[in-house]
Amino acid sequence: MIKQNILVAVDDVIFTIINDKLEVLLVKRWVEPFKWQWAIPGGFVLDNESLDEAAYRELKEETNISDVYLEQLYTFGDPNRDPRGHVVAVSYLALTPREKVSLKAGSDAQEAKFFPINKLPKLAFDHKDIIKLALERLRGKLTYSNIAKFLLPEKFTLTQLQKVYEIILERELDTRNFRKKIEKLWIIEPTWEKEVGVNHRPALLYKFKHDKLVYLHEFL
Amino acid sequence: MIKQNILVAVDDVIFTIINDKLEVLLVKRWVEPFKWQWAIPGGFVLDNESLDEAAYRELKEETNISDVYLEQLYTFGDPNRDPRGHVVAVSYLALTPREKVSLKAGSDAQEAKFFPINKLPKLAFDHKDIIKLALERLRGKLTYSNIAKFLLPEKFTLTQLQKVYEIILERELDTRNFRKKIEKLWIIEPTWEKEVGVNHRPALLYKFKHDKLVYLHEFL
DNA sequence: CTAATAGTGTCTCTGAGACACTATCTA
DNA sequence: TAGATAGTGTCTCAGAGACACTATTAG
Repeated sequence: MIKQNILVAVDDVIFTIINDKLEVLLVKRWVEPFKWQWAIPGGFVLDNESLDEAAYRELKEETNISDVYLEQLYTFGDPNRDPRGHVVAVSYLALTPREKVSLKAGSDAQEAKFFPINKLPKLAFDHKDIIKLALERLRGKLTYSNIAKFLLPEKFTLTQLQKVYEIILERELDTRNFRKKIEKLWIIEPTWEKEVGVNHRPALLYKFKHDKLVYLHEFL
Repeated sequence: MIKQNILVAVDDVIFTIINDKLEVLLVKRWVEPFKWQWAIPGGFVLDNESLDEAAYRELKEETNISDVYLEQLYTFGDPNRDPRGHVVAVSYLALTPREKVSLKAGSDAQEAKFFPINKLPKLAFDHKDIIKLALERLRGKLTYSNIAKFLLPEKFTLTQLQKVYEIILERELDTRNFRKKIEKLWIIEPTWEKEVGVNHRPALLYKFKHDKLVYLHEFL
């Protein structure tokens, strides 16, 4: 076998929606390089784990998570992207509803925080590019898959669903047209339960029909 | 720095159109594992080259190529995909027009051959999955980008262009509707030259307006 | 009954797809 | 002039988007 001087890492772009904003999880680095700068969570792949497993492990090291969607994004392999040497980084997009994620109180007191995607601090490595790519992927899939599912609680109102689309696409949508379209796509169904504890007409709660990611043209 | 027992390789799915069929380049392996089986071209990344460079280098080792489109596809990292050990493979999609590719007479007499994608032999590793993925990517991009450019010569007729779409999508298209659509997309322009040497009405030759890949919604 | 949000239908315009004939060139 | 392929227009139908009012609940 040949000898190679390259390391393999994974990096996770973890998105969630908090207070009507799309936010991404960043951790403050406490080792060189880029010490004290913010970065997306990540780390080296273990010898006998798959890339998906590594991405999931890194995610759990930063957050207590009960449910998450993970998808490989792109692999960055420029020999100069890490000053320590040649590190190939396999990036992942992770989505989770706000309710199902909480940050770990790190034993090493590592700081981790969600930042709105339009108020990011200076980032280590090429992590700014990675987040940009993740956002583009998410925007793209929003229109031809049920990916919004992974940012919402099990049961949700149509208004909540529409809001997810508006936040990510960064434009307002017409309520009537939005509902017509969603209905035809046939990806959600009513639970016949109603919202409780609101001081106005309560909305019907819906849920997604499919647990995993599905592409919409399979339905049409 | 940590110590890792993982190697990084690149694999190229090289598509071209030959005799109205989409074909992929395969090489016969002459070393273990999978000795004497067909595989897509690939190899280990060098310490100081980027992944794109490695993909391009592997491609040139098999073919004399004057022009090629290269795009990263997906990274496969299951620890068991290679019996020799943990090899992370970054796969690439490569497209080239038939005229611009010729196979090298390998000094080590390595056999390399184009196979129609629906008549593939048994393949080494997970290369069947990689080719499947490459084909899906190509099909997808066909409808929302000018990717067909990279399978055609500089100047081409509308019939040739339509044929590329029909071959890859595996269905016949209506000539009038196809032309209306292409015209509106505004991605090709007539050269005002005509086809020569045909025994029927010669067609106008067109060329793509853009040299690199462009996505269509940027135009609408 | 007021405040607040849920929920719904119609019209217009544009794009997709079905479909058949005339034009131009070579031999 | 025969053979072969290039090149073109219309109609219908479906989906997208603009747009405003009524329904239901809590307090």
